Amino acid sequence: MSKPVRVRFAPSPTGPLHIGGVRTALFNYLFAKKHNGTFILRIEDTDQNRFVEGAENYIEESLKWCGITVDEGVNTNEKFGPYRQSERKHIYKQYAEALIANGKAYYAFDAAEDLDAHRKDHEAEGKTFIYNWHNREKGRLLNSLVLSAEETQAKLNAGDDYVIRFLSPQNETLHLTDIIRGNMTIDTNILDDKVLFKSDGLPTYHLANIVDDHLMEITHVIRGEEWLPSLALHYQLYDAFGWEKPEFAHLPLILKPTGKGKLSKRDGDKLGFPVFPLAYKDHQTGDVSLGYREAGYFPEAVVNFLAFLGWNPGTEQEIFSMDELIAAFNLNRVNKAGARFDPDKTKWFNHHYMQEQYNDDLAETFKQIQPELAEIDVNYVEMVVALIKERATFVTDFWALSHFFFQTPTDLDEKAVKKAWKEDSPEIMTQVVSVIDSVNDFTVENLQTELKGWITKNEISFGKVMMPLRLALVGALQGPDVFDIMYLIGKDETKRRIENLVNTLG
RNA sequence: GGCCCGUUCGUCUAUCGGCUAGGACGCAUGGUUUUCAUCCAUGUAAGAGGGGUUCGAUUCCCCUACGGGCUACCA
Repeated sequence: MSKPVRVRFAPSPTGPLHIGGVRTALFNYLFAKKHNGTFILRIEDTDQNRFVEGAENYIEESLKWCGITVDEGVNTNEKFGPYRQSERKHIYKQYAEALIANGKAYYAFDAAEDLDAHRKDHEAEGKTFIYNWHNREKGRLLNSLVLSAEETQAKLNAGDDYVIRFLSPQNETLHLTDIIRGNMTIDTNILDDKVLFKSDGLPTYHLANIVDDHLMEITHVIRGEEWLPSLALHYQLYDAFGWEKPEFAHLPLILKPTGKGKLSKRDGDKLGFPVFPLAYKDHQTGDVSLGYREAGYFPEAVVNFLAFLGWNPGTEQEIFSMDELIAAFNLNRVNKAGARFDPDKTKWFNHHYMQEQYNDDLAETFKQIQPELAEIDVNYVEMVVALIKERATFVTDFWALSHFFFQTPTDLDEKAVKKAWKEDSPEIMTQVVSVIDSVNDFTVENLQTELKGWITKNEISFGKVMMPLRLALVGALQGPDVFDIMYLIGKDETKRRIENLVNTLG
């Protein structure tokens, strides 16, 4: 019997979570639920300089909106808490020191400026500066490897700034395994001695991550491909502590729709589609970025298309609910190559999920975003929604598709006039008014029977009646069935609109 | 520059050595809708290049090219 699955999503609260992050969270969640496991949210706020107020809350709200529920996290089943790394500060140092004690790490006192200078010097010579065995013996670096024990202790006693670096071994070949990528080998000679513990008293990602994953009993680390180069270090850290490693899966990156590179936070505003789940206001600059929720996307659609970015079920089914995704999900079916983000496909998903929404919910939303609807009865709005939603991708499309149900059209589409309004139109339309007037029980069915009967009886072509009629009702040659429109706006308004058009066009 | 990962229609992808290379988005055409949209049908278009291995390679191996990531006291 294998251990219960425990996975974590561990974002850094440095700003809004972008959809790449949401996808990482989603894959972790799907994997956890698939295996009846636990999904943990851990906040990795060890970089004090990049901390952004409100980001953590944004992350929680985003996951909630997507339907990704957190089993353990800040204020939620804090079994292994705290879940904010800044609050776990006291934990890390002892682990870093334990590594020094067993010779796997060392103190380094080099000033940041000195290291920069070394890097520049190397660059000038066409070489790459790596802080590892290459440089240890040269005497240019200041660390407990080149200093005597007394000198080191003296510096520590004097309160000098120091970091703790991992001592990466020479001439070893590491064998790494990733669920998605298979086996890889790494030569340790090219690895640098990464900082594990910073001079500000906080651990770096590498240390905090391994310590917390171990302490929180994480069984599977599912994260973005940008972490793949760190995997060698992380392997060595687990070994240095003598801990059992979790399994690793590195997800392919999400790339820009066009151009080069991975999808970035700026692409959305530049290309006109959201890259954030929720709208986000940057309190520094005041800039507001578009969010999927505010742009009118349904969470089901966002989840569905994110799931298909880098994963597929191996069948031809493309529409998946969260539960279906959980049932079908498998890390072995995650792709290796980065996936270009396709805004068109996301719209297609949204159009699909639009059809599955309840009309009363849509009517509510429509009323909320459309000031013109404030006084309109919600039941009427619901009837309109029922007629137009199949043509809409977003609720924000509704008004353009339905304004004539609520307001008498004021603009006339010129091309439509040319096509629909002929010399005999005024006379025909005048007669149509009386036909409509004669329908007492004003239903769609009666209207159809009466009007079509009248057209047939008088041997008029349907186009000569229906086209100008539509023009009168809508102001253009578009929209739902004319009989539905007439029924909804009512007899009086229908007559008025036809008479108006006859007066206007003569 | 160094290291690592990748490479099938324009895009997302299927294919676990036998391929007339399948699906979806997009696009185009036709049908339905006496409108427009939806919807339906059809079409469009692909395994980077070069070497191997093999009876047979999109599939396995190598090289090249290209793409991506990392290369901070950031995550």
